[in-house]
Amino acid sequence: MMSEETKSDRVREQVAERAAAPSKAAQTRSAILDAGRAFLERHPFRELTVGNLMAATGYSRSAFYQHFNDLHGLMEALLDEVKGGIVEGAQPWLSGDGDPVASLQESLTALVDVGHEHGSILRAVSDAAPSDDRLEHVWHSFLGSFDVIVAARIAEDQERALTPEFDPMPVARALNRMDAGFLIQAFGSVEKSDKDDVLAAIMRVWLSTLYPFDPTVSIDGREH
Amino acid sequence: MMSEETKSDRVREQVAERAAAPSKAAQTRSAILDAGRAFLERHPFRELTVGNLMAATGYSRSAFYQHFNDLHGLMEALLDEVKGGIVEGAQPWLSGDGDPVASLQESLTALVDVGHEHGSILRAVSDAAPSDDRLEHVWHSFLGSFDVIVAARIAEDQERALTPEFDPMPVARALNRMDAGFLIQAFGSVEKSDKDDVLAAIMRVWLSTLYPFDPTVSIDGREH
DNA sequence: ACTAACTCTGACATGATGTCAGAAGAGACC
DNA sequence: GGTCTCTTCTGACATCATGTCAGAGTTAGT
Repeated sequence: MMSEETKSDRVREQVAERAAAPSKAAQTRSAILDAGRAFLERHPFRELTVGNLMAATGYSRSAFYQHFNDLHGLMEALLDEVKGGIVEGAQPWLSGDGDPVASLQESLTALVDVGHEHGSILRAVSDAAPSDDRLEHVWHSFLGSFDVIVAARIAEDQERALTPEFDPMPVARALNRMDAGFLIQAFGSVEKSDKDDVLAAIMRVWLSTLYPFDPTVSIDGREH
Repeated sequence: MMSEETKSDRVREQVAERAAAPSKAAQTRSAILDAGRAFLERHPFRELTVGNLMAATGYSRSAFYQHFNDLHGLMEALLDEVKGGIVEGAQPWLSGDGDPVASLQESLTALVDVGHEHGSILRAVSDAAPSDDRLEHVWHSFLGSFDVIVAARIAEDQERALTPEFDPMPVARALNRMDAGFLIQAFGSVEKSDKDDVLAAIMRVWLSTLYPFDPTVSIDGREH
C-alpha cells in the first residue's frame, strides 16, 4: 500500500537504526497533502502546480520535492488514503458470506458513500493518471484488482446457479468501469449528483445483471 | 460538428470571397492528422509532442500551429472523425422503430465495432481531455448528449412497460460510462481484448437492465 | 556549546510551448 | 518568362513549469 519513494525516505532507511519518529518531516508532508486535498476540492488537477500548491502551504516550491517526486506522486499518496475505504466497503459481498443480494447492496452502498466523500480525489487521480506512467499503472492496477476478485465472486454464484452463465471477467470489467466512470462523473466536480439516485442506478444495473432470478430484485414492470 | 478555429481558418473567412479551394493547406493538415493517428496507434497521448509529431511529417514544428491551436485541438479534430460513426451506429435503437431488443443488439454491435476500430483515438481523447478545458468540455458534452437521448429512449420503453420503472437518467449515465470506460479499457492499447467477449458483456448488462422480461434475453441459469 | 543530521531555500538548467517576422512557394495575369 | 500577391512554411525568440543542487537554517543529542 505504501506508494512513493522519496529522497528522504531512502536516506532515512539507510540511517534507520537511529531516530524513529522524525516528526517535522511528516508534519509538512501532511500540510502538503492537506493543501492538495483542499485545492482539488475546488479546482481540476490540470490547474494544480507545484508553485501554487506550495504557496498555499507557506513553504517554498522546492520543499515539495523533499516529500514527493512530483505532482503525480502526491496523487498517488492521496489515492492511498482512499483505497482502504473502498476495499473495506466492498468486503460484505466479496467475502461471499451471507445473502448475496443483501451483501451486494451493502457493498454498493458503501462504495457510493466513499465515492461521494472522496469524489474530488478520485476524479483528480483519474485525471492525472493518463499523464504519468507510474500513476497510470497504479490506477489501472487498482481497478484491475477489482476485476479479478469481482469475476471470482461472480463465478461462485454461477456455480450456485444464482447467477446466469456467462464469462465473468468481461462483465466484471464492464461493471467496474461503470462504477468508476459513473462515480467520478457524479461526484467528481463541485456540484455533486444526488447520492440516492446514483446508488439506485448502480444497484439496479448490478442486481439485474447478476441476480435476475431473485424476487427481491424483481423488477416491477409497473403493470401486469 | 466542426470543432476548431485556426488562424488560417479565420483569415480565410475574411478573404472568403476569393479563391474557394486552397488545396495545399488541407493537404498538410491531413498529413498531420495521419501522423497523429499513426503515433497514437502505438504510443499514449502523453508521449505525443508537437516536436515529434511534426518530425514524422517532415514539416517544421511551427507549421503545426497554422493548422491546429495545440495538441488538444488535434485531438478534437480526430474525435470529430469518430463521432459520426458512433452516432450513426447507435441509430437503430435510438430511433425507436422495430423490435427494441433486436435493435439494441444491433446498436451495441455497431458501438463495439467502432470502439474496436478507433480504440486508440478514443483512448487518446479521453486521456487528453482532463488536461484541457475545451477538449474536456467537448468530450463530456459528447458523452452527456448520449445520456439525454438514451434516457429518453428508456422512458419510451417504460411507457410501453417493456422496461421496469426507474429514474432513466442516472441509469443512462451509468450505462454510458460503462460503455466508454470499458471500450477504452478493452480496445485502447496495443493488445486489444477479444471483440466478441466485449460485445457479449456489454450486451448482457444492457439487456438485463433494460429488458429483463424479454424471453430472448432470459438468461439461462445453467440448471433447473 | 558543538556537532551531525534533518529540512528548507534560492538559483539554475532543461524542455516543451506558442508567437512572430520574414523567407519560400504557388498561382494568376500580362 | 516575369512579376505580383496571397498562401504556407520556417527559424528564432520569450515564456513557463519542472526538477536538481549546493548551501543556509534548524533541530536535537551529548
